[in-house]
Amino acid sequence: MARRSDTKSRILDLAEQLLQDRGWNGFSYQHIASKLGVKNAAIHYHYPTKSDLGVAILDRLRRRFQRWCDAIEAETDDFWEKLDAFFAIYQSYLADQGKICPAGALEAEFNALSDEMRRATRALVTVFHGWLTATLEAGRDRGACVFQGDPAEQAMLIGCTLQGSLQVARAWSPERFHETVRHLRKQMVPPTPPGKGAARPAGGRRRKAGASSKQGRRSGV
Amino acid sequence: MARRSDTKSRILDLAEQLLQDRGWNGFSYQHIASKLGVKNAAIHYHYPTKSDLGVAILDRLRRRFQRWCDAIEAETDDFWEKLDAFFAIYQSYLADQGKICPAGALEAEFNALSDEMRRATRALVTVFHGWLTATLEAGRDRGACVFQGDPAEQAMLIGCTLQGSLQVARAWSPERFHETVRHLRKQMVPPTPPGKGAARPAGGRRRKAGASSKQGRRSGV
DNA sequence: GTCTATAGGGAGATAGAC
DNA sequence: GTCTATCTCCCTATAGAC
Repeated sequence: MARRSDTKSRILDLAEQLLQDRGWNGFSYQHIASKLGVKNAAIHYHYPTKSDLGVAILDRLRRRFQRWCDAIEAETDDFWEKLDAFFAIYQSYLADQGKICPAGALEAEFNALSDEMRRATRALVTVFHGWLTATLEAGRDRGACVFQGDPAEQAMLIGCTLQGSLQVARAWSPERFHETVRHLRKQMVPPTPPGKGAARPAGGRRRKAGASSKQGRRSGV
Repeated sequence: MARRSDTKSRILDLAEQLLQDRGWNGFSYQHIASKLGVKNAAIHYHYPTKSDLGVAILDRLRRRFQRWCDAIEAETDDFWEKLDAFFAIYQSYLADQGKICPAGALEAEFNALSDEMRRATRALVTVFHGWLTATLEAGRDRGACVFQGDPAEQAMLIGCTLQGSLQVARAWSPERFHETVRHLRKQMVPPTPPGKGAARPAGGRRRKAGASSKQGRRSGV
C-alpha cells in the first residue's frame, strides 16, 4: 500500500504549525486548505470539527513526546545530554520562524477551547511535566545537577521559563530566549565538579552502549 | 462635569478582561457589547477598529504600570517589598478567575496581530522588563538578594516564569502557580542574613518616611 | 478522498436616525 | 453617544456529485 498518511497527516502538520504561529483562533480551515492546495470541505472530511482537529494535534504531540522519551532513555544516561535534548525541542521551535510551544498557545486561549481540547491539553502538559520531574530527580540523586526544593517545582520552573521565553522572544528578540536558557542551565550546574562521570555540564559524549547513532533523534517534537 | 470615562473606559475594562480570559481572537465586539448592555455599533464609535481597541488597552496598561512604578518607589525602599508587590500583580490575575498576563496572551497570537498592536506589545514588555532589571540590580548591589548572571537575564527569567506559570496553572492547578513563585523567590534569598536592614525576605514593614499608607496600591495592574 | 455548492451564522465595520 | 439597519466577508459545517 502507498505510504500511509497522506493528506490526513499533512493536515495535522499544517494545523500544528498554524497553531504555533498564529494561535488556535488565529487560523481557519481555509488557511490549511489553501496551503495544502485542496478545498476546505476536504479538511472537514478528515476532521469533521475544528475541535476534532485540535484533539488530534494534541494526541499526536503526546504520543510523539512519549516516543521521544523512549528514544532518549535508550540513547543516553547522561543528565545533561537529556536536559539539553529537551531544551533543543524549544530551540527548534524558535528557529522555525519563531513558533511557540503548542501547549502554551492553547493555554493562552484556554477559555475559548472546547472541553475535549482542554482535556487533551491537560494530558499533554502532564506528560511533559512528568518526564522533566523524573529526569531532574534522577539527575540530582546522582549529583549531576543542583537545585532547591522538589524536582516537581524545578520542573515547573523550567517548563514555564521555556514556554514563557519563546513567547517573549517574539515581542523582543530571539537572542533573549537563548540567553534565558543559558541562564537557567548555568544555575543548575553543580558548583564544583564531583568525581568522574557524575556531572558533565558541557556536552560530554557518553553514549549508552548499544545505542543506535543513526542520525540521532529529530528535534521536532 | 460628570465622572469622565463612562462607557469608553468600561469598554476598555471589559476588553482587557476578555483578552486575559479568552485571548485576542477569542472575543468580539459582541461579547463586549452584550456584557455592557449596548449594541456593537456603540463600541465602534469609541474604537473604530479592533486594532484601535487593542492599542488602547496596551497603552493604558503601560501608563498604569508606569504609575505603579512611581507609587512603589515612593512607598518603599525595600527590595523584597517591591518584588512581592510585583508578584502580587500576577497573583491577582490568577485570583481573578484564572486570568493570564495580557502581554503573554498577545505574544501567543503575535503573528495574527496588526503591526500597531505588535508595536504596542513590544513597548509594554520593554517597560516591565526595564523596571524589573533595575530593581534586581539595586537589590543585589545592596545585598538584599542573590542570583547568577546579569540583572537583565534574571529579570527575563522571572518575567517568563510568571507569565508561563499563569498559563500552565490553567491546564493544571492554580496551586502550581503559587508553588512556582515561592520556589523562584526562595532561590533569590541570600544564604545567610547579612547586617541589619539589608535583606528582609519575609515581609518586613520598613516603609519609606512620608509614604502615604492610605489603602496602599491596588494590585490590579 | 476530493470536489462544487451552499447553508447558516458571526465577525468587523459603516450609514444615518434619534 | 447610542441606536437600528445593513453591508460584506469569512467562518464552520453539510449535502451530494464525481
